[in-house]
Amino acid sequence: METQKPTPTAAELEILNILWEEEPLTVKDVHEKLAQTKDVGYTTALKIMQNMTTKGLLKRTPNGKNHLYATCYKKEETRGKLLDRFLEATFSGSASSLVMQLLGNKKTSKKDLDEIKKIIEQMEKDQES
Amino acid sequence: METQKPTPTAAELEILNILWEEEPLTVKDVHEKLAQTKDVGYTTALKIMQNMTTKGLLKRTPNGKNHLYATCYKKEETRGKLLDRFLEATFSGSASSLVMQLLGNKKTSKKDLDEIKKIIEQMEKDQES
DNA sequence: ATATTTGTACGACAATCATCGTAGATTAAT
DNA sequence: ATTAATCTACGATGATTGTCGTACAAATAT
Repeated sequence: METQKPTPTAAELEILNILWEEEPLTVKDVHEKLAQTKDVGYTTALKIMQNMTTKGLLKRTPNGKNHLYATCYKKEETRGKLLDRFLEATFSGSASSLVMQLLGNKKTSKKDLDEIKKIIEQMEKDQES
Repeated sequence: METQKPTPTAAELEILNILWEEEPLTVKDVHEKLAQTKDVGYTTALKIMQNMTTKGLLKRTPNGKNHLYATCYKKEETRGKLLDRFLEATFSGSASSLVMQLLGNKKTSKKDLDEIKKIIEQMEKDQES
């Protein structure tokens, strides 16, 4: 029996994004940051973080009278997994379709374009070896 | 009151992907295609398509004893919306982060790279005007 | 010592989804 | 005209999620 790696929901991802910037944090810390952009109760944040701990998305260490929470997986790993899933579901796995949609649909800034171009050139160089 | 545009779930998207290739189709047609890659019952497919019709994702026209189903929104429009949502949730809206992850994480084929590069060059040309 | 604050645990709730069983209607076959 | 096959409608189910309310435990303040 494989222990299926958990994939976060949207609400869970918001919390992960906070923790990836700075960890470990208490529930209170996370809730305060969450509340800056979202109207959400303390116990809601707590519950989600507890669920995440049960799922294996977060780990928790006692810290005096409260707990400190930290992520179990690195940002890149999680994002990569989510991206793969999304790419498959939405673009039938075609990376170029995704990029075309990304660049065509929204007005992507020139800066973004340049950055992306640099990435691709670097990729090509790396691939030559 | 705005009529919030519906966004498909994962299962709904599978059905949309089938219909975008060829429409309109009957439930039977869709189910047969679905069953090629997934073990799913006829009534499940039917129910999902009924839900989608209620939601405004599909439209239906009587056709003899059965119905023909077709999509309400174009592929690009729906994919664009999903991509925007995903980009915001997972990469905090940073397109270049997404592309970097996309190209770095998976071994994207040289063909994909070239295609993407062409797209970008075209974008830059268009932006000059 | 009692009261207040602070944090956690637990359970309840409604909403959404994917799934299917069953029943009814319509068409086709015998 | 029965019988069988084919579709659709409807309802039920279980899982998952996001949301809180409430209760409990520990620490702090009066």
